Amino acid sequence: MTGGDVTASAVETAFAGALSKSQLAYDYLRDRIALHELSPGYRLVLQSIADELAMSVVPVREAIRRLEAEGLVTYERNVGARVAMVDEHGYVDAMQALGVVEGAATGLSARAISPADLQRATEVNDHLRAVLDHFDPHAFTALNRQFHSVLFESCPNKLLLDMVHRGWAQLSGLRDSTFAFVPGRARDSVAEHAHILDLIAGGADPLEVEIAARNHRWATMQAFLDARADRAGRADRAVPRPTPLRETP
Amino acid sequence: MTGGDVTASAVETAFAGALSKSQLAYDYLRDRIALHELSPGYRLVLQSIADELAMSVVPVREAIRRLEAEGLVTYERNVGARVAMVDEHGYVDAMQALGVVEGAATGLSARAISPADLQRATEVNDHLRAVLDHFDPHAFTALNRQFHSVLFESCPNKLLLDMVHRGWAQLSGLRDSTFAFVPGRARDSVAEHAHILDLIAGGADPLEVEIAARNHRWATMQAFLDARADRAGRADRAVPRPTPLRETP
DNA sequence: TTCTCACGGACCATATACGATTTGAGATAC
DNA sequence: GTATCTCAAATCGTATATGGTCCGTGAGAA
Repeated sequence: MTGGDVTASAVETAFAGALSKSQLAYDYLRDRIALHELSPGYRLVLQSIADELAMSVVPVREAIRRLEAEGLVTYERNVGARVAMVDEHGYVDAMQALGVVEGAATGLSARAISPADLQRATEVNDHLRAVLDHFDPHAFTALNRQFHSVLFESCPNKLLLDMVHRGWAQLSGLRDSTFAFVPGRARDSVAEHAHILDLIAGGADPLEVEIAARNHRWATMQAFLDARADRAGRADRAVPRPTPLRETP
Repeated sequence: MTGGDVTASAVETAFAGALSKSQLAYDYLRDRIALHELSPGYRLVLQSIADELAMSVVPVREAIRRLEAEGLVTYERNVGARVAMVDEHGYVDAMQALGVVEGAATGLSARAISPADLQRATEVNDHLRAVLDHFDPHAFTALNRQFHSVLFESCPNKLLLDMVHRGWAQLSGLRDSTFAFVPGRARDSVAEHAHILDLIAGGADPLEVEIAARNHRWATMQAFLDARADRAGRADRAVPRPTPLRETP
């Protein structure tokens, strides 16, 4: 173009235009869902969101379509979108699937994790152990995520990594995960973390690391199921197990 | 409603209205991509597609957004969409990820597969063995998919199953998979199929079934890599392995 | 009192229109 | 002959407008 004093406006355009409005809406909704500002079941009205973001409904529609494809919102024709409800069955399935992909990603990371990262993961786990006594599910969950991130982010397979991220995003929709529900699980969790770290630090077979990471997550899932079964059992209701869960009998 | 001769039109309306136009566009594009009528890299022009389907561009845009979120098309702002190109690195990653999720789905299916299904899988594999001599990569790939479908479709975890489907859809974008590229792989493949069937029929540990299924896919991936390395090696080019692939050293 | 049905509001689905951006070809200067 | 600049066509991004569907509400009849 014509050079000169247009720089400022050019920069502004570049910044404003860097993200399309539909991308903006997508980020906005995704963040608000992740931060629990929009709780599961919340009705997403296109026009309201468009007003909030000072845009038309068209970009909002596209954003919601993408969120739908990722399983973060459910959509009903001629009715609208709502934040995906993770019912208990869905939660179990999501945890199971996450165990698979996260385990694989961790296994593939194992040989690529730098000593510095390993050190950081150890510190985070120490921190987790430290907060066990004055227990706060919310903080614990956040630290827990941080810990696992270090372990799988080195996975060279971007596709697999993306699946892991989606899994976490889906589950973050739930109340502070299992730890709020089954506080006793936290202590075991920390111990299993230490075991996984030992395996990685000792240069164990990646498959062994993978299975350890997977079983760690599946154990959390199992703790949730057991806790639920207990409550149901006390209420004298027979609740059939939704899916066969453990591969190792 | 009012009975009589409106039935036909009523049915037509019900059928036409059952799928929204954006869903129609989505199915249309997805099918054409899967059938290779739209080859990778093909430029998807919104208006042309809208014209073809006798609709406006808005539903087409939404359909493409969904396909983008699934990784079947790539999108560039202000430029447009094109059918996702699976480059060799992407192919390897996709196969690796598919090995993980398909293996898991197969493992979780193992105990749920009916004898009838197992019988059918055996027949399909016999068919595969039969066509080994007058080899047709395209037919072989189709039968291969049929075989594996029987094994993982019984997976009770819908999420995992969905990941498997997406993986297959992504890879189907490629030319007739590895078998056209490495014909020698087909014979080994059939033998491995038989092994997996034996494991399932024998009531083996699901984890064992899972690892067998995973290694089966990863072996196909490895065959592709080896073939490529051979060609590159003959051309005297040093091609570094893209990712560490085998978990078992 | 309860069930049925018509009515109206809220919202979604799609079409059309206009502005913004990219891209590629042709012209011009070196 | 090559590189750069200019301009126009193609295409996308978004806004606005209109028609259709769903759902809650209230009146009327059994």
